Amino acid sequence: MSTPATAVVIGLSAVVVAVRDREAVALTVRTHDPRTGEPSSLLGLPFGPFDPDGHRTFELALRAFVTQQTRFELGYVEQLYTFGDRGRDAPRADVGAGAARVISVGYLALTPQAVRALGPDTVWTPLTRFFPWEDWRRGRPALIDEAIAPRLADWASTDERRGRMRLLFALDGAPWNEERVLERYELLYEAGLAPEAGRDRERARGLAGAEPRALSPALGEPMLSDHRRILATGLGRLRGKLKYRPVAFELTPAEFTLSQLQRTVEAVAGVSLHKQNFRRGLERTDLVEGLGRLQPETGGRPAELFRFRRERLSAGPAPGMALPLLREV
Amino acid sequence: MSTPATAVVIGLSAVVVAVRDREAVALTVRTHDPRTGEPSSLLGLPFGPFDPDGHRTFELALRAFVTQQTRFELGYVEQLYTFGDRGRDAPRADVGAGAARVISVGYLALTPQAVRALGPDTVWTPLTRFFPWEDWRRGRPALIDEAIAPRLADWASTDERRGRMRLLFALDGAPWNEERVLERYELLYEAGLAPEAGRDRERARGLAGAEPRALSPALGEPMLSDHRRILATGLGRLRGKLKYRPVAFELTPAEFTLSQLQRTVEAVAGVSLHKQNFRRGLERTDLVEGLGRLQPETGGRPAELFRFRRERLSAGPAPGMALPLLREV
DNA sequence: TCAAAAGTGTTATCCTTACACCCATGT
DNA sequence: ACATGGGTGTAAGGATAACACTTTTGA
Repeated sequence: MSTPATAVVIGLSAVVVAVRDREAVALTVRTHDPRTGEPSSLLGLPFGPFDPDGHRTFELALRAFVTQQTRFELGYVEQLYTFGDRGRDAPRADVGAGAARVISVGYLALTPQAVRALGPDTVWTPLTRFFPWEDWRRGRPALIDEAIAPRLADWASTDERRGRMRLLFALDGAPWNEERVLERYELLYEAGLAPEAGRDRERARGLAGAEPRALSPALGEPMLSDHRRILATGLGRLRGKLKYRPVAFELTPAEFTLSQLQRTVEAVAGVSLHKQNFRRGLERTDLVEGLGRLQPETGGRPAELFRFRRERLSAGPAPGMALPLLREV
Repeated sequence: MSTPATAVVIGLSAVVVAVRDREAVALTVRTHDPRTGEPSSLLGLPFGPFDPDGHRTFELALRAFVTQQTRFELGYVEQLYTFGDRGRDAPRADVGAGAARVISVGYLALTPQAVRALGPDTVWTPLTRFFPWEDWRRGRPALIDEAIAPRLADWASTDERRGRMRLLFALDGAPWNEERVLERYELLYEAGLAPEAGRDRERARGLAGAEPRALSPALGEPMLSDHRRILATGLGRLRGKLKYRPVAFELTPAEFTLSQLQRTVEAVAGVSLHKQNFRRGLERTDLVEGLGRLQPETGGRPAELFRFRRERLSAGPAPGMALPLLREV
């Protein structure tokens, strides 16, 4: 019998997104140190190993263990990306005879209801805690000019780096592109401004499983393993997809007002939209149907209730939302 | 020592696309039966196992073994999807002590030059051989109404199935959507019209490694393992990406005429485009620069040579091509 | 001189963006 | 009555889609 050198373990991670109040939140899990049993300070994504004997497909496996881990049933699910870089993965797990390399397959899941029975240690966490520079709804975040730009200054030693930095963080006049969440996170990681980078470096030097050192003040809360990277991938994908597929309706209840829908889209996209142009765009798509009933609880004039014409999904390739930006204040 | 039940093996597959003459072609490998050494009648994609000890990232691994297997160096590369369904994968490989489940990570690669030194058993194959219904440049393929529609007739026993069939294959008046390559292939697979489906079923019944039975006449040439599925994923992704990222230039030489560029886009998208509107769209993007020099070898009036302004990639999020359809003939 | 391919003008229509204004309810 | 959010009209500018036509070469 030959000795299999290093085994491969496939880890499945889920970015489960909902909108609560006016915030995009993700399902997160508080972890416990496997040695001491102490709760870790780091949050992680719902995560589980793929069992090549038991699981017929990745998606079924993912649904099963997210439900088991968080008592939460997934609705819309799509595969994001498979991460395999050495040094960015979870610490090598011990499996059977020896160490294993962990490959993570990330999934994006959407749900209209953030509030449901959750398992212990499962919490909804606002995405702004992990990516505070991604919310432009109340204008340009001060963090960018006050913390990010200055601390990137000495990393930005070449034209190429200065160019990327300018473009991704909308410095001196460059336009903000809300979709490039992953690239922004990766730039910060590369520049050493994500605590995960220091941790990964230390692990590479042999300090097994070191927790991230606090850089003061951290640019966004770090997560376990490569989960913040997967989360960034998910948010970026979702922001992009909003524009060309009707995924926003996976985040809203069955009946909603147009303002509610707009606020949901704004929470995810992290930008403010022009009310009337948003509505005109919606109308053009013919994705939505007025119900003739009103919702009185608005604080002002009652709003008409609408529903998503889900039947149109089977009737052709349905488009997404127009994102008519509101002029910067 | 615990007995690891079934091991996991990661396979990397590459969809390497180029345009030659006026046809989209993919790099394929002629395989030999591992038992008899006989050449198989089936083509496969360049494919190799991922080595968790040797390979730092998937992409590096992919580049390495494609070069080694085909003597071909990849340029543009992106990850497509990770396939893990049981029953659709390669037959369980024998690895070390026992059987292993094969997970395939598919990649898309683009190259401007189809003609280069290739390894033995490596050939460029036109995509229309695998997907003859995907080329609408000379109008609606007769195959659809003459072979596909009638042979789907008794599979289409429900409204849902009839609807999908109508939509995906543009039956009675539905518009053709060139991007949905994978869904079309999967529909044919589901309906049993892809020889791979019969093979997978037989394997499930225990007839190990059976080759696909000839259904007369086959709807597109089958491929090894799940490679036609990966190829369909790649072509669909590429057709979509053409429209919002400047990937067409990864398929053209450094200098090209606008007609050459248009023919390249047409070959990939499988549709004919309106010349002037295509050019106007290009002009708007500012992605291309006239060189003032002419190419005399056109068979008619000489055409101006252009180049892709690649520097614009670092200067912002560059758009793709407009695909102004030529009215159906 | 004619075929073949390159390259241009022009229009109706639709979509986007940007303005400013009115409506219905609760306090 | 007034604050709060819901909901509408209109017009300029740009993009698209559909016309048909001129130009320059090689055979």
